[in-house]
Amino acid sequence: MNSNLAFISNKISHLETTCREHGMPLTVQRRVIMETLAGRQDHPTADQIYDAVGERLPGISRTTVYRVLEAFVALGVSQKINNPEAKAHFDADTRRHHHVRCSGCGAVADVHDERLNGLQLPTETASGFRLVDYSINFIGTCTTCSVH
Amino acid sequence: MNSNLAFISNKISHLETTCREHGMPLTVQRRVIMETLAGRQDHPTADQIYDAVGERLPGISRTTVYRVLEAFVALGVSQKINNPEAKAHFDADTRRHHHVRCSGCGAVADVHDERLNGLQLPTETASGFRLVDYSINFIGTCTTCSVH
DNA sequence: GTTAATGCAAAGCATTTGCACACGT
DNA sequence: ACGTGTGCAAATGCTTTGCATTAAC
Repeated sequence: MNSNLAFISNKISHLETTCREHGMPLTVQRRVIMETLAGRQDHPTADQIYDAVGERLPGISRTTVYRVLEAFVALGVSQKINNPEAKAHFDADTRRHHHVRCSGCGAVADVHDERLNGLQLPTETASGFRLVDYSINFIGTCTTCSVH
Repeated sequence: MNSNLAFISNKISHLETTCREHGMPLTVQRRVIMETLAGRQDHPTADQIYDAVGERLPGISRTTVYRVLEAFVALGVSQKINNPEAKAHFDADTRRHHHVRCSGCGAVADVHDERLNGLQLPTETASGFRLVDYSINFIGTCTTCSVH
């Protein structure tokens, strides 16, 4: 997938810039973790990233993976995605987009649809919250689960 | 809040029916946990429910709270809500509605707006998921956090 | 009386912390 | 060289499991 390669190298450049701006060294670990996360569309957990990164950096520590992912979120170059499970899932794509979760197996995929951008939305709630951004969580059925 | 009392007793009746249908005894613990969860709008974690329930049922076990909440989800009388944290949050309201999370302090509130129901939505994604339902996660600022 | 739920203790995952050493700039 | 990041080991937090006891129907 060419567009994905472009996305990855884009994220890496962005990471270089951001690290420099914050006086943070761009370590091998950070680079590989970003490449790994940006190369996936399945919104992995920290441990899944750890497993995947381990193939390229056998000595890496789980602690580092957790710390780097948190750092990415703090820097705004990645995000944690909303999910009902008791573990964090990460996404290198920080642009507004949406997700489906399969009610059968829990698999998650992105949802892209023109109509979901520029929705007519409230800017304030009854409880006084100011609304800044949004993303939509769909519940659905993946191809595998809709077969049986 | 009268409407809230109505909501709670409604949830309890629903729970009675559902338990009967499934041959499950309606224990004191289940009743109190449902009353507690239905009486809150802050989408508590299992431990927060445990703390609250402990005031009415001092001997209750944390295990029971976890098991009962999972049972409620399986029965469809409660749901886990999507959130970026590494712990489960619960909601007794299973009707379609939406949430804001304060980017400052993490507080969550419900969002009700006519325009958010009956949105023009895709029914299928590029990846082949069939979309069945949705809820919107807003990011915003709560009254406390917008002050400073 | 049956059947299923609860409580306890212990185990199992997910995540974080403290500290010595190594690395990026 | 300096300052921050990494790895390790241990601690903490959240959730689940096995088993004997208790409660709901």
